[in-house]
Amino acid sequence: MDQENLNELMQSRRRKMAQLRERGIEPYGKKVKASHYSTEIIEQFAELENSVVTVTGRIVSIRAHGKATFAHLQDYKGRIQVYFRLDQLGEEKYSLFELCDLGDFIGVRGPVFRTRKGEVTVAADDWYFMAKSLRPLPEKWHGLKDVELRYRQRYVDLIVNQEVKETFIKRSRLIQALRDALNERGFLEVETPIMQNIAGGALARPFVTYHNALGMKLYLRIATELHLKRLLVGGLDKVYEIGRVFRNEGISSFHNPEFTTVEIYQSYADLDDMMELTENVIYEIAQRVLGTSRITYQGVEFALKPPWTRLTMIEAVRKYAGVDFNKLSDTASAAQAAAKAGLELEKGMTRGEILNAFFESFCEPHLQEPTFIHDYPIEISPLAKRIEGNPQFTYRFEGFMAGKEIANAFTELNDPIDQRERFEQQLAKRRAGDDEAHVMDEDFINALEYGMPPAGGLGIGIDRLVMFLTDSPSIRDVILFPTLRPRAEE
RNA sequence: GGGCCAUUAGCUCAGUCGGUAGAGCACCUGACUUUUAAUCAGGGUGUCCCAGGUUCGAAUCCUGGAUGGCUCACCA
Repeated sequence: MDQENLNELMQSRRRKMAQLRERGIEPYGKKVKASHYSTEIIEQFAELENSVVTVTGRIVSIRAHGKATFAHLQDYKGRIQVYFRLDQLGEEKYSLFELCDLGDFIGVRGPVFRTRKGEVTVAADDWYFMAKSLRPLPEKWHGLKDVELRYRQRYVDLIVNQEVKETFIKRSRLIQALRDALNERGFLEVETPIMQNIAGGALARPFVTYHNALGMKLYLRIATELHLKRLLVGGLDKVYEIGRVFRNEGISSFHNPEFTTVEIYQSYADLDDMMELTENVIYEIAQRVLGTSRITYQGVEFALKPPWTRLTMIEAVRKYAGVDFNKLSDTASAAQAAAKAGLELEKGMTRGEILNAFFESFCEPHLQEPTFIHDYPIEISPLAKRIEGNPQFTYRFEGFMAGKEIANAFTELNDPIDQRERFEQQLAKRRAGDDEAHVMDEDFINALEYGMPPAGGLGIGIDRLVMFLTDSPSIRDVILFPTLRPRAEE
């Protein structure tokens, strides 16, 4: 950008930067180490009064009164007032502060006192310039509201909107608590490939990329599932991965093309173990990070305390849609019930798929309290084990809260013959035009043929969980840099 | 992808009937040694999202486009 094109506010800051240099101050100078965070000084005022401290931070307000000036510094933890006096600092150092703008980083050293109005303040004996800000910050009362700017320039959002910073700190702590909870239970954190030859483990379209040296297409993973189960074959009995997955789908307030999941696999475990793990871990991390397990999400209150409600999909559909699939034994009668309920069906849907359509349309919005829906139709669960004596259904559950899915778990299918057939069925769907159906993963079958112990597997959508635990209405409020179209440049 | 809405100063926003753009904060100049939305006096800093069109004249009306939000579809 040309100097001529800078607006007046930016020109003024550059002028001041030049004046700092003229007076021997490097505008991007050395670090200053703080002795305390802002909040520590305020909280420990009784002990710290009159003792000398050093605070560092960004200048977020200035009130100049001629020969005395007040300002607030914002650091990682909060804000604290600092006080400059001409008679204390001397002409040179006092007048130098006139070259500071809102947004600059400085350090202030001096004794702690309380002003007439009662605010804990650091009186500068000396102060240091650390970094110049060349762009004006958003306005102090209203902050930055433009959501597009907030997402595109999250750094500004974080500077001026304290609650945004707190949400992302909470997100980090929730993930840390999750990691702790799993490690304490003896799970091993692992990392599996993000770039894969075959993107499997979920029903979704992948992103495609290209490896130049190998001259081949690679897919960004849509799930971590199939690699983690290979590790169960290898004898790593309890593994999990917290990681980014990528799905080439639409964007909404509950969907971002890249999002974070935790997938957890446990040998010698089943669906019931996974339910207990889900409700216990989520309850635990909420307690640890939020100090409560009572959640209010967008005005709806619910409790995370286990045990959560358990309903089979058929029970849920009977309860909320008033349709009893136990009495609809074939596809024709199921389709008839759908027509009667005004449910639009795609061509060729089977009884299980129609059941799921009923569930999604009539039940999901009712599942505000944490609820496990279990016993899913086999057609939509190609990686889950069949229920003994009821082979059209699988040992699978999904966990819901606030009407949204946050967890998906199975007793894992470990029969390689059955798994191959399931993949074949998926391939048939793919040939029929379903580009979200699974592809065949021969190596995964190969692994199962070596033998995989009975196991339970669980996936949790971290972003959604964080949304619920931080009362965030949009997934973009819990992803630092959500996917956006690039701004058109002229 | 469809529908609806939004886009005006660095930020938050007004802008009437189509007559050529305003406020607060921020910023600049001056005063002020415990202020805190500091105060007081003065100063408007602009590609009205972009490109066409209608018109004597467009921030305003029309068409197309861009970006974002909500929503439906799809997904987690």
